[in-house]
Amino acid sequence: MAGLPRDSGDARDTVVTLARSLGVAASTVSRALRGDPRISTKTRRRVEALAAERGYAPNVLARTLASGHSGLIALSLGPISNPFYVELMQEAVIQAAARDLRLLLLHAGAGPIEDQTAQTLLQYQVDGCLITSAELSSHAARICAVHNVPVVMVNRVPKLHASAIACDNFLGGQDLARLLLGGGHQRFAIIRGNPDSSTSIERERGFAEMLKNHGIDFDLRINGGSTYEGGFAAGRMFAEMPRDRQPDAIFAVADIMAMGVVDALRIGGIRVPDDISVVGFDGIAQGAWPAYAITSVQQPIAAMVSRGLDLLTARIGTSTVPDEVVLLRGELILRRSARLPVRMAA
Amino acid sequence: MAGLPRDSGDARDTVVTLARSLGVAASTVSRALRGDPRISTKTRRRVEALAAERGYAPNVLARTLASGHSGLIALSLGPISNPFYVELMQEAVIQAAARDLRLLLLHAGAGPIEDQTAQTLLQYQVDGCLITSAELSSHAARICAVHNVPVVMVNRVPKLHASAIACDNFLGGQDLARLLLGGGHQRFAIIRGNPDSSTSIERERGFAEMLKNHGIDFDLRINGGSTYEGGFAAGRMFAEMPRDRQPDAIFAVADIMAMGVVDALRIGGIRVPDDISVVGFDGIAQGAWPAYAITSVQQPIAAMVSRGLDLLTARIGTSTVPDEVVLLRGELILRRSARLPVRMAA
DNA sequence: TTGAAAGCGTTACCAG
DNA sequence: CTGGTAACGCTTTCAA
Repeated sequence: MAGLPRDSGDARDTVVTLARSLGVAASTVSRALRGDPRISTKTRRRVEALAAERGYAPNVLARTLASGHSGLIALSLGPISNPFYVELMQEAVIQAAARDLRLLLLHAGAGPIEDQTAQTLLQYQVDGCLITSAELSSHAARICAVHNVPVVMVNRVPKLHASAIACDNFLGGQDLARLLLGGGHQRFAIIRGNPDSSTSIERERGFAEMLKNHGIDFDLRINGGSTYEGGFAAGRMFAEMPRDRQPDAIFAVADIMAMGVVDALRIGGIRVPDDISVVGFDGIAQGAWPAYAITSVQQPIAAMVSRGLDLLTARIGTSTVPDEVVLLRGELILRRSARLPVRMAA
Repeated sequence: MAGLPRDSGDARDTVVTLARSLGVAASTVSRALRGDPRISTKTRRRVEALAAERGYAPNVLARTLASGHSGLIALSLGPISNPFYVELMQEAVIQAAARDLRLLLLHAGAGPIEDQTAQTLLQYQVDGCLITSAELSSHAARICAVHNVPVVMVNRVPKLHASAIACDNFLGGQDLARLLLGGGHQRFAIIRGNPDSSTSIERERGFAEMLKNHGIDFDLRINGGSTYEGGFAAGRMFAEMPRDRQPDAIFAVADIMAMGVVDALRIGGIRVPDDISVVGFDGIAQGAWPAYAITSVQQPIAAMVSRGLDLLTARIGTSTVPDEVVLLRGELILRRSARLPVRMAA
């Protein structure tokens, strides 16, 4: 006999026990419970009533075995020292539940997804993968491709076989540059995140291009690793520069770095934004703290998750839908960390 | 025929296909793969070799159906605006993977676990629940109790049928009070988190009791809701008090609130720690940021998760192990937000 | 040491 | 509209 002798009193209901109690077939119960239109209203009512009364919960694992769909989405989170990913996760939990999908938390952190973890994708028959930031290892990507598991990257444009949803980082970078130009700034610096990530690259590109359009070049480009500490180190470097070579506007490509920059500048005796303006990107909640008040581009997190799940569900069970990359426009949030023009342009 | 016509080329291996290729029985493959000692070394080698070559991954869901164990742990996170829970989650992901357990992310946020979500526990046959902070709804708790699913609460002493692992909040509160007394402080205030949570209550109790032992009473007790904003509001209130009624030491029972307090005090023109000392609890990474440098009690997160998983695994599959509450000692972290005695006592 | 077969709970197909 | 039955992939008991 298979099956562990779970606790004795624990006689859990199944479609079979329900069917017996009602004097119908198991298949009828199964159909009734999932609203198959062929079942008579009367029968369905009876089945639903008994199921509710007994607190019946279908065994999803058995269902998966028979149907091929687990309702499981693998979630892989980027470095969660960046609150942006935490907000993304929170939103994903809420929206996945609303769509009757469950999240299998595969990975959280800066590192790559380990090959061993990738096995889990197969073992648990996940219907799809939601990846934030960390690139899938090529091993994991191959597994997904071979087994036809759709992959959606959030906040990252994919190199591999995958769909993606992201904020339009290029436009956002442009918006920030335009804002700073309007504020009369002249000497610019940028603090990159991970210099390989599409996110960081695009933001920088938009920013630099807009400046270039106005005849401005700059070469102060530092890598900050998308961490507070990285931003802080960069800020300290700027604070220690001779006054005449200091930038008067700094773009940190992630709010969390911008916060580090602000702290370092202030500790160095530099006023923000009076001496130097600082702008960030992401729109994390902490950026609004009064000690920072970071001017930023707010990523549309709810919409990103929603569209991301759309992309995913559209590809579950078929291999005919081609990969797709969706860019959503972020919103400029004006706060106190950046000087504004005396007369704000529209 | 059951099963969706997954993609055609996608002929995924099973124990049966492996068995056929080797000319042995499926049961032999199954046994070999799990190291059943009855299988000859030679046969096992052959099986393992082929499995590796074909990239075979067992279908855990089918295994669950047969064995009763899913390897799935339901994870329910507290309000993640508090980075403490994020650190806890990160640690849980790492340690669960190391034990070959997977985390099903059920809930994240301040609210209670919804009844609908509780159904998921059953549907996915989770082996156990790891709950941080948010109390399980009584409905969910009943489900776990009836179906013999062990529950471990982290950072929270349970009211219901559950085991628990937490920092010794009472002792931590005492430690902080002792430190502040040593620093010569005389007028105290406390900012509570959620006033119903055991965590907040115990920290307050330890703090107040130690002061009482030194003949000191205080009645400045504010609810801060365990958020930055709550701490900020409380801090502003203190800043606006007449100087002679202001406290000279504030204990915010969570670091995230302490950060809000510090910001509000400084904006109000009060120096920290020169005018007022502020201490927190949790030891979150952000508390170490140079702008805050919060003196705090560091919770032993890794140990908490590790022991928490111990408690859980010990109770999976049996109902004979009684519930257990484990308290771990936190570590006092001295930083710059609190004045120290001129001669620091040991 | 290995094989055969039953069973886990569900869904899907084919009859009726 | 409903019933019966096979099948999903694995583990486990029983027999050899």
